[in-house]
Amino acid sequence: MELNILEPYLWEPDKYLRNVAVDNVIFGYHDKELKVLLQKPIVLEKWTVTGGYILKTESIEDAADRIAFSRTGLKNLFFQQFRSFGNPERTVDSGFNARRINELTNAQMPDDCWIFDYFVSIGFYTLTEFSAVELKKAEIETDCAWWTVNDLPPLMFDHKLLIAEALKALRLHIAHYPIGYELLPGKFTIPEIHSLYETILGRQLDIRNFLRRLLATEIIEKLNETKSIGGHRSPFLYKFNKPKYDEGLENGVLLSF
Amino acid sequence: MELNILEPYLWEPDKYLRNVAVDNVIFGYHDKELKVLLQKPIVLEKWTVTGGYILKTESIEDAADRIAFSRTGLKNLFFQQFRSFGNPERTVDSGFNARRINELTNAQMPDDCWIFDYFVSIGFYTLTEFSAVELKKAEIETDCAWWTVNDLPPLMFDHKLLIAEALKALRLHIAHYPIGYELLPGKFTIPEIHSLYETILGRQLDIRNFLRRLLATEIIEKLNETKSIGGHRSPFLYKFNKPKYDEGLENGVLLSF
DNA sequence: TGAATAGTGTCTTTAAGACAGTATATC
DNA sequence: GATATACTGTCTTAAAGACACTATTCA
Repeated sequence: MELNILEPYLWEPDKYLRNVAVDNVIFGYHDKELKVLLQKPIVLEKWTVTGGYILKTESIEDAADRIAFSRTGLKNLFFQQFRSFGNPERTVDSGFNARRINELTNAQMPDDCWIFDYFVSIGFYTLTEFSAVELKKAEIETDCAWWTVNDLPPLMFDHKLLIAEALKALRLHIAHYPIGYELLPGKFTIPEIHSLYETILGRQLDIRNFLRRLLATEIIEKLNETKSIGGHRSPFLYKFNKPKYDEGLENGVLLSF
Repeated sequence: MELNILEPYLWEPDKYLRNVAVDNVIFGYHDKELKVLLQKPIVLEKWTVTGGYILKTESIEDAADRIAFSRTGLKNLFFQQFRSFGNPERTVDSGFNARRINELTNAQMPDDCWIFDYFVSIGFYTLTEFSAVELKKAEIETDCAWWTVNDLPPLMFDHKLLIAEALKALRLHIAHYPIGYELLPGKFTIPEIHSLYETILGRQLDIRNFLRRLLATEIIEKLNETKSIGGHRSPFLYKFNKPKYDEGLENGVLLSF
């Protein structure tokens, strides 16, 4: 049942900060679809964003990274803080309360035990290439799956809002900074990066105007190779110019589509 | 000494969330200057942003509002979350540790007491009209003063970074949303709002281009009155069109100067 | 009437947006 | 050579940026 999301915290509470956690909205892109990684206690019908508590020895960024790694097995993903969430009502529908615990475990916890206080969630989002991920269902009772952002299951806590805000932040980010290094193979085609942008923004982008502006940023370089895709003309391959890309991440690049 | 910043938390720790706090960078505008409200334990030379802990019964936004009110006496100020800060090193130079406490109070606190764990700060910034504020020096041992953002005193923790990030967020905000309702009197002149924008952005704005775009947003309305300022031509007074202003806050208004 | 600040308009340049026909790889 | 997708260029429109003179108040 749903308590598993708190288990490490319950086993070794002294290793973690109290009343504060990291929730990491892991976005996966693959084959023109934008998905989000969710987990679910098998016996419940509500899902959650991947999240966890913060070790006293790590930063909130370390925690976000560790949480992403624990589910995807990937390190050095691009991630970004977007907003924090905290109000006494945010966990009320979670079923996590003294009455429930006492029913389920024959414990005798008082209602005002600190563990039932609400916690503040620091929201991050992470970008990853979908097909590179081998989902880790660490706990046997937890289901873990990709869901398309336009068709989400019922979500626990305020996680529907959390995902909506993460997506909003991602779409704002993409208008001011380059994106794609973590989401595309080392060599990619124009149609591929074009689809990536269309998918993340959720709307069509005129390819001529898109390309004009993308090339103006100089973050991609044309290679002298083409990719055979069968049946018709082969597109040229491109790669990111990493120094320009990183400079764009630092100082901003206007790609306001 | 510097312990006072934690005092309410120490007196009644059960009323507050642990390991998480709100820091509220209170910006004050007055007479073409942008200032930030800082407080300081009198016996120390380092200052801090106004901050405090979160009651278990309130949201993080409530906490930010309460903190601003406790120092300025003003309610319903414009405030905005901008980023959270959390890493084990952020409080190391604060002098807040078991050895220090034991020296100062003849207590016998162990080094690993939870109260010395680092805490996560949820950063907000607040905007207020400088001259409306009567500073409240709640605790006799705390100094409280306005400092111009370009000339800050030595700051505790990572508060220098916190202020820099708040200012960055404010400048980003001003490019996409209207600002000024909380910072200008009900009736104000074009030179006044022009100066406000110049001050916040820290650079000059051509008044003709500025006005063209400001008027295009329709968030201000010309009144049939002028303000006598002595010695020369009197500027017309304007007021905000609150519905348009609020709609701009909601949906964004392009004022990218 | 002079000093000081308010207030206004045009031209140039740049970027955004709309739009369609040609090129080429593969079958 | 038929098909499917890659690739390219121009025109129109809107916004940004640069720039300077006239108007008004009051001392």
